Amino acid sequence: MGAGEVLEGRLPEGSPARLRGWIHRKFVVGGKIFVRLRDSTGVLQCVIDRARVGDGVYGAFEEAKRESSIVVEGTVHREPRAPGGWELRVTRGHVVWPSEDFPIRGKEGVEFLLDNRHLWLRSTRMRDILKIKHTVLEALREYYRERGWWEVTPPILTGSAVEGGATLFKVDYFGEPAYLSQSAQLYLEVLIYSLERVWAITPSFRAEKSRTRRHLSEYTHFEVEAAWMDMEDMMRVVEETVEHVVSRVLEDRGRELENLGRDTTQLERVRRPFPRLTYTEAVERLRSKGVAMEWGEDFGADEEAALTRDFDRPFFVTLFPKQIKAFYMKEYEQDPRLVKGFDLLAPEGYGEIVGGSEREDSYEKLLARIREEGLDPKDYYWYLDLRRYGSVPHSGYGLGVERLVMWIAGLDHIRDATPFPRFRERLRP
RNA sequence: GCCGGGGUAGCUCAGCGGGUAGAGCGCCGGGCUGUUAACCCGGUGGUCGGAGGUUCGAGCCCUCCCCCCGGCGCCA
Repeated sequence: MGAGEVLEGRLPEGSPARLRGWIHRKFVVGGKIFVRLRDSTGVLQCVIDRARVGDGVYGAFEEAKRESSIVVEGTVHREPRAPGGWELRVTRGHVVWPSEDFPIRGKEGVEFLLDNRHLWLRSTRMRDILKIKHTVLEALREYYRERGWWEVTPPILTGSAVEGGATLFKVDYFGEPAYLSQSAQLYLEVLIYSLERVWAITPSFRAEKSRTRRHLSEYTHFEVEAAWMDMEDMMRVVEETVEHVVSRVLEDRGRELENLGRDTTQLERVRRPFPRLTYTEAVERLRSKGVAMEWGEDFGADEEAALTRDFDRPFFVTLFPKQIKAFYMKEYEQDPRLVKGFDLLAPEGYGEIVGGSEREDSYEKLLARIREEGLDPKDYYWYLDLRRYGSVPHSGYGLGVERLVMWIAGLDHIRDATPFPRFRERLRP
């Protein structure tokens, strides 16, 4: 039995109930103690009347501070004076473990709450976000499981840099330098030769000292790779995935979205097909709005924000100049200056949540690109081998789960999309 | 890394013509027969981020350092 079930009216008036939880708030007025009991399902008011429970129980609860763990038994009643319209009239109960003075009351600043993250995670807000993230992960898995894609487990410890080198976390691997993974992509590409359509959820790490509301040093990376798919095929997969996740969250987490003050009409618009424009069209569109930008530059924060204001649902930008994208993206057949990459940008200023591409499947072209980037082909021998032994057209994408959660939940900072955020020098708790 | 803002009571902040620190909340004690982030009365509480310096005197001025917040770059 949980507080949330009582608040939903699942028990008839007068039913007996036993609840376990923590004291969320407490008011002592006259001969009664109003204890707001919090558990994983919600917060329910419990009334402890000295005349009903006796001096012993009454005294124990009178002493108990916020966040003490408690067990109470009684009967549930409709009560207009209680928050949520229901309360428990306690007949028995006890304090399991008392709490010291709880340091968080709700007006604390960002730094204090981060230092006390282990306690702040008990808040209604964090609980709502954690539940939304759960549903996002569940919906992602559900989409691919139902369609027969294989879940795989790529490594986190890697022996060489995948993309750049500057943003890798270096670790000591039995005396040899190793790095924490930034992306499982290259390993997923290996695995499609075995399973054809694969996906993985792994932590990814970026050592960049980012100072923005959209970056974490450690984040949850949802990555997908499939043989025989071109860029268009993969964009359709992305569309369906995002639509599925958003509708699942609307279905299952309506109350949490409401608690967080999320405008769900924005989410209800997330329906296929998503608008798409090429990089070149995006540059022209920005220029027509007076944004100074050269073809061949990557979008900065201002450019991206200006673009997202034009759309009321997620949209794709495709076919980027080769020089601003990673070496593994496939050259566009109709224009060798371009690669077949795509980004999915969320509206309302949230920006990029997915990055994907068709991968270069020609051995010669891939080798040339690796050299152009100044990378050592020896580090990529196994990746290059894939193009020597029955190379196959294939595509994939990566999705930042925290960014998706941030957008869906309407958060103003990515740090709240994960229970233990890692960024800058913050490593504790 | 760069630009901007900030570190004063447990928390959120005020204090600046340089004269030796204040409020609200919390906490402690008391009161209140239904509270809603309760209310009323009394009390408690500070190496003013750190180290130097200027000065008769520094939270306030100067120098260096540390930490935090917002933004940029980079990206998912």
